[in-house]
Amino acid sequence: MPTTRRPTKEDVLSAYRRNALLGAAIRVFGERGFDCATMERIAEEADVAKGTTYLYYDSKQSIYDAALSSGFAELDERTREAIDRAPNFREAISAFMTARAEYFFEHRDFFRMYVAAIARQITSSRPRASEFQAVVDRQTRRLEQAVARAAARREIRRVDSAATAVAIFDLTRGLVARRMVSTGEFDLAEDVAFLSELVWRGLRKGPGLKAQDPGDKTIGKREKGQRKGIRDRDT
Amino acid sequence: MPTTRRPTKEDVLSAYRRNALLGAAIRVFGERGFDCATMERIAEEADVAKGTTYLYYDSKQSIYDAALSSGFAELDERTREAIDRAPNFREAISAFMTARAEYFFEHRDFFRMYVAAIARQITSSRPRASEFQAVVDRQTRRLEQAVARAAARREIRRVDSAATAVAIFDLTRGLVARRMVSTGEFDLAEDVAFLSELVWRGLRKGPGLKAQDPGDKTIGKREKGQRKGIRDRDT
DNA sequence: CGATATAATGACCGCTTGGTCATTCTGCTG
DNA sequence: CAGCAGAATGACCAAGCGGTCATTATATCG
Repeated sequence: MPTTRRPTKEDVLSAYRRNALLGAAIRVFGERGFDCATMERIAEEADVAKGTTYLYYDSKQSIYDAALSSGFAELDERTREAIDRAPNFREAISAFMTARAEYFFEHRDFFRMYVAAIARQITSSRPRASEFQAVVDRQTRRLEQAVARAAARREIRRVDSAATAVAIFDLTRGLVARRMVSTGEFDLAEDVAFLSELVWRGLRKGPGLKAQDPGDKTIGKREKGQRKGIRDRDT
Repeated sequence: MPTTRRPTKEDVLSAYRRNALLGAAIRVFGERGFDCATMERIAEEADVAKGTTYLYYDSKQSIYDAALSSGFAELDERTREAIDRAPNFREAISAFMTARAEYFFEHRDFFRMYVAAIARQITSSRPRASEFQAVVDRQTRRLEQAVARAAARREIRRVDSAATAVAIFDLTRGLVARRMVSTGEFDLAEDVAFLSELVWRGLRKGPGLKAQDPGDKTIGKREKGQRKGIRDRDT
C-alpha cells in the first residue's frame, strides 16, 4: 500500500464536503426542482457559504448532474442485486418492482429529482440526450436480459424483451409516483403482487389472442417480431 | 334567442385573443417548462405586447393553468370517444392507448406540459394537490368503468378495476414518453398491439399463479381483494 | 510564535423576469 | 370630422439569483 495511498487530510475533508453538498443538493433539488432551487439554499443546507460550493462544483448544473448520477448509481446497484437474487423470472419481476419502489420511498427527494429530470429531458430539446438516455437505458438492461433468459428457458412465451422490460419499468414508475403523492396508508407488497401477477399472466405461455374479435387489424401480426419493439434504439 | 345573445364584437375579439394566448402558452410552456418560459415570449408568440397578456390572464400561473386544463379537456374528450366506440373490452384497451398516444403526438407541446405538470405535482409539496388530482383521476375513470363492466360481463377475470386502469394508463404514458424522445421511426400500432395484448392476456380468465414457486409470501393472497388496490383514494 | 499557503466566506455584480401603469392607438358614435 | 372610451403598448421597477473575488480565517511548518 505504498504508492497511491494516503488519503491526505485534505482529501478526507474534501470528500466529506462533496458528500455533504451532494446530500444537500438532492434534498433541495428534490423539493424545489432545478429552477427554483437556489445555490444559497444548498450551501446553507450543507453548512457552508455559497462561495464554498463553487470550490467543489463548477456550477449549479454540475452539482445537479453529480447529485443525479450518485442516486442513479445506488438505484442501479439495488436493482441489480434484486434481480440477481431472484430464483426465477416470476420473482424477478416482483423483486425488480419491490427493490425500486423501496429505494424510491427511502429516497423521496431523489425520486422527485428523477421524475423532474425525465420531464426535463422530454421538455428541453436535445442538449445532451444520448448521454442521459444511456443512464436510463442501463436501468432496464438487466431486466431485459432477465426477460430474454426466461424466454429462452421457456418460462414465458416469446416476446420482445426490450418492450417487456420497459413495460415493467413503466408500471413500477407509475406505482411509485401514485403512492408518492397520495397521503394515505398503503401496502406496497399488495400493489407489487397485483402488477407482477398481471405481467406474469401476460407473459405466460398459452394460446394467443383467442379470437374474441377476429376482424381486428392491429392485433395479431407479431408475437415474434423481436427487435423493433418499444425500446428505442436511438441514433 | 333574445336574452343572452349577441356575441359583441369585443367578445369575439376577446375570445380570439384568449385563444391565441392559450396556444402560445402551450407552445412556450411546452418547450421551456414553467420556470424558463417567459411572459415576454408568450406574448410575442401570440402577437401581442407583454402588457396585453395581463389584460386576459392575471398571472403567469393563471395562464399556465388555463393552458393545461384546455389540453386536458380535449384529451379527455378523445379518450372518452375512443372507449365508447370500442365494441368490447379488449378493443377498449387498444383504443384507449391509441387515442391518447395519437393525441399526444399531435400535441407534443401539450404532452411536455403534461409531463412537467405531473412532475411538478410530485415535486412541490401539496399546494393544491387534490384539485389537480381530480383532473388526473378523471382520465382513468372511464377506463376503470370499462374494466369493471368487462369483469361483470365475464370478459376478463375479477380484478381491482382501479388498479388495472392505472396500469394501462401508465403503460400508455410510458409508451408515449419513450417514443417522444426517440428520434427514429416507429410503428405506433405495433407498440399498442404489444402492450394491449400483454394486458389482455394478463386479464384473461384462467388458472391463477400456477405454482411455479409455491413458497412466495407476497403472491397469492388477493385475486379478489377489490377496493384497496393501487388507486389512491386520497383525502 | 511568526510566516506562508490554502480554504472559506459573503458582499457584490450583472442580468433576467414577473408584473405595472402612464401613454398611445383604435374605432365607434353623434 | 371631433371626441372619447376602452384596448394595447412597452419602458420601467423591484426582486431574486448564479457566479465572482477581495478579504478573512485556519492550518502547517520552521
